[in-house]
Amino acid sequence: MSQDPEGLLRAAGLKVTEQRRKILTFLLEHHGPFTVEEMAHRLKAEAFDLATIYRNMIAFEEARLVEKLHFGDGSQRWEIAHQKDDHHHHRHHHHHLICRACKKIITLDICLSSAELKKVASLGYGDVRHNLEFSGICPDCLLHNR
Amino acid sequence: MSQDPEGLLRAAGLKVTEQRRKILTFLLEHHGPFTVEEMAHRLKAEAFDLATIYRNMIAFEEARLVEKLHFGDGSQRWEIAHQKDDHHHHRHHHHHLICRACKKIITLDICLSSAELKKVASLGYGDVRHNLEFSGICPDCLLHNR
DNA sequence: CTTGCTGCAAAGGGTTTGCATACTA
DNA sequence: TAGTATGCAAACCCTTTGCAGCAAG
Repeated sequence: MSQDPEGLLRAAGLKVTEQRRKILTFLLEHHGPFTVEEMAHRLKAEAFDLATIYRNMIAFEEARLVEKLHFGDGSQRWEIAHQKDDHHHHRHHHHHLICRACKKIITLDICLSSAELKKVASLGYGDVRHNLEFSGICPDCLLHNR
Repeated sequence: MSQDPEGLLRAAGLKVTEQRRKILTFLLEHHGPFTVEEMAHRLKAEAFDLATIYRNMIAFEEARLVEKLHFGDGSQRWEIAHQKDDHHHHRHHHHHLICRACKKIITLDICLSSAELKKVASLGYGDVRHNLEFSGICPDCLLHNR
């Protein structure tokens, strides 16, 4: 699948606007996940409206271009969606560990066993998803007692 | 450990008020997790202020009497904290499956393997916690196409 | 040209805070 | 009585929505 923002947008049936191209390019190049404010901040030269980013996150989610994650602090964050055939650049299924003090996020190659997932599947629910995120105090913050 | 609300409050060094006793009693008797609004609704004969419940959830969290959970819909919910020596009444470590259509929540006896948890522990983070919640469309809602 | 995207400003919902009063220890 | 907890109302996010103007196809 293409890494080309315009191609991805067109394939999703979305109009290509400068805002969408820049936002998607940012998400393709930087591993998040990011809050809307963080995206706006990192793209601040562009001064996109927060509402525009929120609306585009909804559009991108529907197009399966991004995934929304919920962390223990209640914040919503988005990152580029993982792909079955991509085992590089964090674009495979993974979870995160966020530092509750400094908010630094690292990626973990950890997930539930397929046995556990089958247990859930056996309940007859449709479109089962899971949200798994870890939080703790990172070694740096432990050291500096933050 | 006691199931007695007053004893639990005293052991936590919290003043015993009617509000705290009623809220804690409710959480001990009903498996949640519940939002603050749900608690207020189920205790509505008492007409406690939402701010009081929010403030007490913070106090109860610090006292490790309750645990806060985050579901995919952004809502905060609390339930009675699990205890190592209690394998009844949902008071052991567990996770949930929420129906995205009707919001019904069921308990799952599913968790990460200890091998996976050790991987996280090896990173040197302090006080590592995890938030794991499942969502899907329950059989009932699938059937009625909700 | 038509449809849909954007920015702005206002509204919304859930949560938190300030303050005076009421209650616990 | 001293120190907290409560209720009420206002303030506060973060997020969503309405609308007029603009841009993409």
